[in-house]
Amino acid sequence: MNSNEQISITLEGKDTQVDSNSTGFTLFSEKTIVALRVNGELKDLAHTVSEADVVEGVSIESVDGLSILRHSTAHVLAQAVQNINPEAKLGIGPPIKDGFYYDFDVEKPFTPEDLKALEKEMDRIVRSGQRFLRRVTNEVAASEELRNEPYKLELIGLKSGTDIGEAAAEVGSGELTIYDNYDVKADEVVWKDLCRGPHLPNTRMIGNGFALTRLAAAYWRGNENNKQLQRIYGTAWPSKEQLKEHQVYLEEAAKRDHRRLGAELDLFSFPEEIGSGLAVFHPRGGIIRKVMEDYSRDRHAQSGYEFVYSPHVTKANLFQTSGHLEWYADGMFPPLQLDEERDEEGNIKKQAQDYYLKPMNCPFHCLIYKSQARSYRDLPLRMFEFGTVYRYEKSGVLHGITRARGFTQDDAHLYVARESIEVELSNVLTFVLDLLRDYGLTDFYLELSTKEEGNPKFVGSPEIWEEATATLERVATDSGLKLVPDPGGAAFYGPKISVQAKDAIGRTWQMSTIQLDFNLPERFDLEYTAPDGSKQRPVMIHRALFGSIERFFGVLTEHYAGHFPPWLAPVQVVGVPVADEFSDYLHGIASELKAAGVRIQIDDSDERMQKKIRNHTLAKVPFMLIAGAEDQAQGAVSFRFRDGSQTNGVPRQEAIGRILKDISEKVQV
RNA sequence: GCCGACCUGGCGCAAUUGGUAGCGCAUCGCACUUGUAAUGCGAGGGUUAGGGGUUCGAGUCCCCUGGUCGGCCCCA
Repeated sequence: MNSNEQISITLEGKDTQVDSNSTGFTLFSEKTIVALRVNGELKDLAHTVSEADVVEGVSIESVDGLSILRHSTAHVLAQAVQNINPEAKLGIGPPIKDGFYYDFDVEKPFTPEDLKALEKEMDRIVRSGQRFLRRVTNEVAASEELRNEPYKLELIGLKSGTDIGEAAAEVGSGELTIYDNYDVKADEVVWKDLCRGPHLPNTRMIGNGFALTRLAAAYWRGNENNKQLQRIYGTAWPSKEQLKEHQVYLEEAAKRDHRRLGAELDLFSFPEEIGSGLAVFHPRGGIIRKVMEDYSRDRHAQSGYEFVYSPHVTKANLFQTSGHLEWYADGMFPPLQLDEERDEEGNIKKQAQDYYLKPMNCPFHCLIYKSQARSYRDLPLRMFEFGTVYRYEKSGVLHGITRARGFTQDDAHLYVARESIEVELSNVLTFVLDLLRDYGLTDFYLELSTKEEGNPKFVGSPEIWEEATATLERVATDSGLKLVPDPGGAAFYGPKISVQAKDAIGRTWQMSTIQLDFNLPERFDLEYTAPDGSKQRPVMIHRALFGSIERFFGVLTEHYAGHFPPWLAPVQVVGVPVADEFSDYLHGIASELKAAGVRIQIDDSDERMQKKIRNHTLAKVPFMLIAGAEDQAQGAVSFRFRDGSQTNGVPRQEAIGRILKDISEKVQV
């Protein structure tokens, strides 16, 4: 092609004349531009643009740029692994949030020491300045070239198929390509990988902002029937400073870990004697939980909910009726067999009965509904229960109090007439969001979980699903919050909206769920008499606000980093006398606060006051009241707050007023 | 459930190549009585998660069970 020939392209939004052989290298001189977006598609910097292309530079700091950086770092990791162990077979190695991973099939799993050696080797590769060169190939040639890489061969074979999931990073759609790592000094290709790209132009651009973080096993192509490969996780950033920042963030997250804070603040524990995933709440955790529950109860009462209670075990037939035994027996504790009787010969006289620990409360609520004939005048019927359920979670998934085997749902089931679903749903959503805000979460988005076509797990007719999904979607959209689709995420009996909340350090947690259910009313044959005398079937809305109290407790612990706002704090105020003689004075103030319901303690121990202040600071007590001669003389008291700041000489009544106000207004201090 | 790592007094940690368990905090006692993050001295507390094995000898090596952690799969 003639290099002088000019073509016109749209470069960074501007019509521009460029040489017909222009590439990203010639169009961009900034070193931060690591790839191109050509007509919306990501391309290597080496890509040659064509007439009428819309071309933008992709900065390494952008979302796409970071993914490219991480993807290239994953390649360097794989090269390092194969340099050290040529027998290692390659799985896949995509970028993920904050980093990347690469899966390998190796004889012996990696050890933490291996990681150090691998980082060193990666560093060498990065410094050697290899180029990433894209090469188009075809299935036959690639299969021959990669004959020693069984997993890559499988991916080549799958390319024509549809569902390749994360492997899309390897083969993707369109042409089949291999990336060669070309060592300039040695003038040879030192490594290669089947990959869709794009990549950084040169390994040197990876710099020193990467680190290998953890080791794990992962099923090949995410299927537990497949072989487990050894996965290495890493993180990569444009600079060492950004890597450091990320590491600091991880430390901050570790400090907030509810499992750690739960032990440090004496909130709850998981005694081995009880069994995995089963917690006990200590007094300090207990009072937080009680306050959370009490407030929730009050709000439910104000909003027209009625309180019900149900047992923790039930005969099997209830869960046969509900469908749980048919669909979710795996997630339930195995049954207790009771009441069997045998004669002298050991023959069964009376068949044993299976009793199950309940995994959900809804079937019980349906029985309450059925306990009498219902009229349209009864609807909507809103039943609320703090219902403790037990689910046999696989041992490997348990995670403190956020993923346990026994937990208490703040569960409500609303039985509504079909025509009032939409109104009721939007009321529920408003109620849920308001309440979450009161607990201190304010940043939300919604997720709409729908059924996956063709999956037999989802019961009920397609028309009903369609109607339910459409209704939920309307309500979600009307809320004005961002709505994210979650295909395949629905419960087996119906679609749901879930409220995702962002915490103080930007992590999102799934909180409340609101599910529509046309199925259970059918299974339990629920009905009500309509104004015209006809029998109608109600629709159920399942709604958990905290999800589970334990989980919500854990989330709040992490959100507040243990610094619970005064209304939730286990001990709201601690009085520290400067010397013993001022203790009585503080006790006087304390009894007034106690009378007003405040959780206050006076530290009369014989520690020095500095030590007391340290202790209560570490215990994250929101208010410390300090009193000595000066305060006593003026009828005042001195505040010390968790951040170390202080307000001295506050008149007694003013101090009391301040504390009561902060508690009742649920503010953070 | 699967893969890997780990389990030492209430908590956090130590114990050269297997040689007979130490420290800090906390607890208890005594002294000190102090104005905003650790007063001093002393005492008690562990059959090293449980069980089995190898060995003259096991916290250290091997096996089983339980639990924890990081992932995978899952999450009604």
